[in-house]
Amino acid sequence: MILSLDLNSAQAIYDQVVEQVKFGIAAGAVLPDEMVPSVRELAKELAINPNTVARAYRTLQDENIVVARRGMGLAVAADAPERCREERRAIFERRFAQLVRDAVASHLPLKEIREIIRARSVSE
Amino acid sequence: MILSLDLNSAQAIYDQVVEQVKFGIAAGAVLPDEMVPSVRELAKELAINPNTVARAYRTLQDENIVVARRGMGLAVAADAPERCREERRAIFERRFAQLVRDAVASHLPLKEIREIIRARSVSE
Amino acid sequence: MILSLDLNSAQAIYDQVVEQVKFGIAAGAVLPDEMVPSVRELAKELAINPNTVARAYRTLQDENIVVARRGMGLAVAADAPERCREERRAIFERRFAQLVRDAVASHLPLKEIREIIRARSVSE
Amino acid sequence: MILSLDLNSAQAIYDQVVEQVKFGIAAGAVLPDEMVPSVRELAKELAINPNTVARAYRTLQDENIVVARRGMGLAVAADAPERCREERRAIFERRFAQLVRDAVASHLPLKEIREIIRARSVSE
DNA sequence: GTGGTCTAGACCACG
DNA sequence: GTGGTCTAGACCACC
Repeated sequence: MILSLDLNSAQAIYDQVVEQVKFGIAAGAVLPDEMVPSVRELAKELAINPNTVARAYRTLQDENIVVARRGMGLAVAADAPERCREERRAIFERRFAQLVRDAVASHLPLKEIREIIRARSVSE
Repeated sequence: MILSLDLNSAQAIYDQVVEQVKFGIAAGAVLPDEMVPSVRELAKELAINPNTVARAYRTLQDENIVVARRGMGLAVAADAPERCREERRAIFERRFAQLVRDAVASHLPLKEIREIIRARSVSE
Repeated sequence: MILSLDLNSAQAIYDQVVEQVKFGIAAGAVLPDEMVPSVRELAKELAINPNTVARAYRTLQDENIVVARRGMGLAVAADAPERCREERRAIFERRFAQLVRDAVASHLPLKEIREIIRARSVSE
Repeated sequence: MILSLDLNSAQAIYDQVVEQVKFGIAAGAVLPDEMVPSVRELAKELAINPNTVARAYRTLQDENIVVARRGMGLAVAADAPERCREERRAIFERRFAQLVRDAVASHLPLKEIREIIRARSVSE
C-alpha cells in the first residue's frame, strides 16, 4: 500500500494517514479480511513515529474500518471497502459544496465561479 | 459590514476575519477612504477577542489593504477593492484546483467527480 | 469536579477519565457552556500524565460532549447533560443485561441468581 | 463441550477459555476422571491459536481443576465440579456487587437502578 | 512478532 | 494561559 503524505500540510499527519488508508481500501489496495501494514512497518515506510500511525489506526478502529486480531494485527472489515468508497465520495462532495457556498458568500460573481470550474475541472 | 465566522472551522479565526474583510471590500461594503470598524467595535460585533481582530488588522495593514490614519482608525486603501476582488477570485481558483487534485489522487472515479460538480454547482 | 480513578483496574485510565467526566456532567457538576478543567489542571489533580487526560478529552470531543473554544479551553455542549444521563443509564443496563446473560449461559441456577441480586441490590 | 467466546471482549481469550471450561465442569458437561478435549482439538473447535488453549489449560492445572495423565491428556479432578460451581457463583456475586457499586458512584438514581434490575432480571 | 497504554517532553497556533 | 501535534521510549498482554 502506497500512501502519500504532505508533512507541510495544515492537516495533521495522523489525519492524512487515516484518509489515505481509507482511500487505499476504497481503491481495493487491501481487501477485506486482509491485514493492513503493522504499526511499526507503516511507520518505517512513511518515516514517521509509530505512535502517529497508532493514533491513525485507533481512529480507524473506532470507525470499524479495521478490526484488531489479537497478536495478529489489524484486518480490513468486510463492509469497509463500500463504506470507504462512499466516504471518499462524501468528502469530495462536502468540500466542494462548502467551497461553492463560501465563494457565493464572498459575492464572487457566479459567472467567474462557473468559468473557473469549467476551466479547472476538465484539464485535471 | 457583516462578517460570517465559523468558530469550529480548521481555519484560524483571525484568518477568517482577514478574508471576510477583504471580501467585504471586494463587494463594495466599505469604499476606499472610508474607515473600517474599530478593533473594539468589530470584536464586540463578532463576539471574539479584540486581540484577534487586532491581529487580523495588522495583517491587512501589512498587505496595504487598509492604512492607518493617526487618531482616526484604519481607512481602506485606494487600490484595495481591485486587489481584493482579484484575491477573492484567486482563493477560489486555488482551492478548487487543489480539491480536484486531491479527489483524483484518491482514485475517486472521474465520472463521480463530474457528477458531483454538475449537481452541486448549478443549484447553489 | 471530583473524579475517582482506579489505577489497578483493567479499564484504561483514559477510559475511566472519559466515563467519570460524563458522569460528572450527568450529575450536573459542570453545566452546559461552562469549562471543564484544563488538561494540565485535571492531570495535576489526578496525578496522571497530561497526555492521558488529553486523550480522554479528545474522545469527549469526538462524541461532541465537549467543544473546543480556541485558546479558552473545552466547554460542555448544550445537550451533553441529557446525553450523559442517558449514557450513564445505558451503560448500567447493558452491563447488567450482559452479566445476567453470562450467568445464565454458565448454567448458574436461576434460584441462585435471584438470591444474589436480592441480597446485593437492597443493601448498597 | 461447547464454549462460547467473544473475540472482541476486553477479557483475554485464554481467560475466557479458563472460565468457560470451569462453567462446563460446573454444569456437568465433563465429569470427574473424564478427559477434557486436547489442546489441538479445542483450538480447532474454537478457531483460536493452540498456544492460547495451552495457556488456559496451564492455568486450570495450576488450580488443580484438571490433572495431567501422562500420554493421555488432562482429566477433571474429583473435587473440581464442586469448586467450579462455587467459583461460578462467586464470580457472579462479585461482578454484580461491583456493578451496583459503580452505578451508585455514578449517581445513577436508585430508582432507575432498581427499575433496570427488575426489568432485566425476570425476562432473561 | 502484534497492538495497547502510559509517561515525558518538545514545539506550535491561538487568544 | 489554552489545546493540538509529534516524537521518543518504556512496559504490558496476547499470539
